[in-house]
Amino acid sequence: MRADAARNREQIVQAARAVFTQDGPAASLNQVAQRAGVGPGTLYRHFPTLQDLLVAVIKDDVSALCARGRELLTGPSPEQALRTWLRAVAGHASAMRGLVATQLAAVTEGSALAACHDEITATGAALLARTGSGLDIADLLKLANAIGWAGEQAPGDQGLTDRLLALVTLS
Amino acid sequence: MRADAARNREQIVQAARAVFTQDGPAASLNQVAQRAGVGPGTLYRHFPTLQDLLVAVIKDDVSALCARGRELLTGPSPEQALRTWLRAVAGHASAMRGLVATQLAAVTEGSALAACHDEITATGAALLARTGSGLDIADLLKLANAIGWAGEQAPGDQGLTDRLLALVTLS
DNA sequence: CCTCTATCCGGAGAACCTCTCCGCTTCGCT
DNA sequence: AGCGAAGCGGAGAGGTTCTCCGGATAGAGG
Repeated sequence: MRADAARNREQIVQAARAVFTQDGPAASLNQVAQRAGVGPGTLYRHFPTLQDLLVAVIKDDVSALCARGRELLTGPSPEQALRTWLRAVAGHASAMRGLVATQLAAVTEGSALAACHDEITATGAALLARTGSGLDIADLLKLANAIGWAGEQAPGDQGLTDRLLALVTLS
Repeated sequence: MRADAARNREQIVQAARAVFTQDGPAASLNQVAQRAGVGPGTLYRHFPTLQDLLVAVIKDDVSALCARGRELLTGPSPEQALRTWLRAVAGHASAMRGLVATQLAAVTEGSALAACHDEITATGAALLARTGSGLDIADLLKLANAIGWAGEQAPGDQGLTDRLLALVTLS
């Protein structure tokens, strides 16, 4: 990749992070391009879809989330570890005012977001296996995602995500 | 209200029901107006916001939901009644491809949707009181709403809503 | 039955949005 | 330094939401 292209790409990702954080699902890609100081054409060449751009923004966060999951694998209480990690997943899903949750809900096979999703699923499966319960990791993740989404809809209610997660059985 | 205005209003509501059912959150109010055979101005005068229009469409459904809740009050098992009703709530929230859930999540004090929400909350509170649990009805409803939303994001997965609801503790 | 006015209609248009196309610029290899 | 390929970004098509206001009309009152 040419040096100027790499520079632009990085600037777009940074602008996207700022705009997504501010506007969430209502964010405008036009605005991202403007803030990055590039034309719309440049943005869409680098990131054909909103999901591609989102993945570039959250990639590091996803890695950190999975690393945290691997750490928790070594702890003493499998169920507590799973619960802690699901809390982290919900927190991640509610990032950027729920944008992640809404996009994650519409993930399509083979997309860049699907790769992130698969990585998370694998981590969760390992944590779940240790508990010996018969639950489905895909369902648990969908529920955590939905709870993160709900938590972000009421920004004033700080503890909502935790309270809703407390209603979930893990056994 | 003049007769022609009432006629137009009714046609807009019917058109909205059709468009919402087909397109969900991606529905265009323009399309609603076109389908109803009126201009955009007419639509916005009758229903200043999307929520106003949505309320007109779902009002009967909300009443039915609350009536069902009152029926369930007379049953033998309080907890089972609450669970059954929450299932109905989730089903209602997922109507129109999740449009209801997304709007319900953004309900603001004093709006028309808030009235619907209050009616549902009152019904739920009665059902919850019988169980003697210390849970919060507002939280339970938010969770049911989120689960309905999640269920609608994966239209191919028929039983998802039920499976996620099964993960919720009511005691 | 006719007239008149308050009410209502609905198209034009402003200001956004997403996404594409393509002529021009610029990088960096030779 | 020259040149080919890569990349840029504005113009623009077609969509959206929402407003404004000149003209049509329902239906009450004479």
